[in-house]
Amino acid sequence: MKRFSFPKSRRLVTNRQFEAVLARKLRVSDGLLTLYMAENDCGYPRLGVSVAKSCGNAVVRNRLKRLLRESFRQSRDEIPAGFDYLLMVSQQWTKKVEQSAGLGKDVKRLTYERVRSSFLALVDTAAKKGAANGG
RNA sequence: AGAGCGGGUCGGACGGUCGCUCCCGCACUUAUUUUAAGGUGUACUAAAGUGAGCUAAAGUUAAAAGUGAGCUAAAGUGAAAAAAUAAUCCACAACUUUAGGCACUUCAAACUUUAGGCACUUUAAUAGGUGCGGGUGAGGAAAGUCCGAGCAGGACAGGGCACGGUGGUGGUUAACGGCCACCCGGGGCAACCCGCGGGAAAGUGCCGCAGAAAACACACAGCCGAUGACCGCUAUAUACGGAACAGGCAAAGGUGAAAAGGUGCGGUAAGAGCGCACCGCAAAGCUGGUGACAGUUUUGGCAGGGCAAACCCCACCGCCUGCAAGACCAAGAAGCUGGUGCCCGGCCCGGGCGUUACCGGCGGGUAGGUCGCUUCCCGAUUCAUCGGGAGAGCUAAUCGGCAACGGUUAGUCAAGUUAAAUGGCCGUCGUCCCGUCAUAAUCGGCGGGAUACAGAACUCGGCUUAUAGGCCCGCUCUUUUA
Repeated sequence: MKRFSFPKSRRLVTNRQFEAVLARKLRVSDGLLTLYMAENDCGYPRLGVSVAKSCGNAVVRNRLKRLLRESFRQSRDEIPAGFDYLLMVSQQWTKKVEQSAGLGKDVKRLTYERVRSSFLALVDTAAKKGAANGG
């Protein structure tokens, strides 16, 4: 298995998988992203992405999803395996952007590095929180 | 050169690196398939048969000749085998044959065949995974889902009414509410643009505010008051004057989108198509045009408000639901109730299905996968292939047509996802704008900014809307130069 590949088996595909992650209720968020985590039996991490219609039109949503996927793909070595991750754009960010200016422009300025650092920080706090709850 | 009109077209490019979708090839790997075939094994099963030893009898002892008794059963031949006469068949020596008995010993041991089962295995097919290599991947609007088709289901998709849509004329097309050409009305000096552009003389309905009045004009304010009546003066009056009772009028005023054609002259008590001229209108005729319509002549003093995007009338068109259509597989479920006819669901005709199974309603359950689906079909095969046919497919050229469009020829086949691929990062360049440096000016150098609208979801033909910045073609007007 190559290091950065991201085949279909590494994604959450069915509705049940999504519901399972949500049911675990391990949720953290910052001003940009919202992350749900749940343990799985696969031995490798899996990702689901959910971007609501309120984030913008189809082009904007596609760009957001690609950024989220990309940050997961290139962070595989830095996050704990054996978890399902469900990434969303947080409502805070959507509201803030709507008020300030045009949504499209802000999405365009939103860089990959910003998303990735936010994602890693969230994973860190979520893992701690999960450990505290579990043990 | 400036201002403008119409149409077409592009909608960033290249490289590096890490990924994604689908397809093809190779390798490895996992699983499934025995209603894909073969092989091996098997004390797995079933059926059928053989079967040693034993007993008895007969026969032969090189072949030939010959013999085949007895008991029982079967087959063949034949009319008959309770006819072994002929023919046929079979057996006959380190024994053979035939027949029989038995269940003593061995004994579901051994062998053969058939059928099935199981296991292993080879090949094959299918599916998944991994790796390597190769190919492939958003738009002019993919959007809105507004029209028109294909396709699918409703048994068939038929007729009428209802309902809905369209609405100048003629073409074009698979079809259209699209497109083209023309007509009419309006706008612009012009290129050109705009128009839901049938019928208000079939009927019904509505017409706010303003205004006297919004539709049998029944006239607010007003004008006249010739004629008749009244009053005054006078002479008793038909003369003169007054008032405005009867009566006449619709010109001027104001309201409005709209108030019984417009302008001028005549005419009158005042007025009026009352008369005349020109314009407008209507009817009839003639000419031109496929037609919408246009031109023209004659006649009529003049029809009669607006709204049909109110109902309606006329002509033409239209069954309904939509790929979440629909088909198959898997999984799952709990029934209850109503009807005897039910269905084509707005209704009728007409038709179809069924006769104890169907159908309707409520409730419950599943909501995963494959196909549809991305050019399709057929054949060949050396397998990223080749050939043929079909497609309202796409792109050129050419011919016909004012054009939309059509014919012919050649080339070409171009994403196929489904929590939804077509991307992330970096570099170089392009285009436009701003600042600055330099220059007579342009070109140019440096720095900064911008690079739109927008993401396929069954497929086509249109329409509409969004769009940074370009490029090309044709045309109009004004100015200057030649």
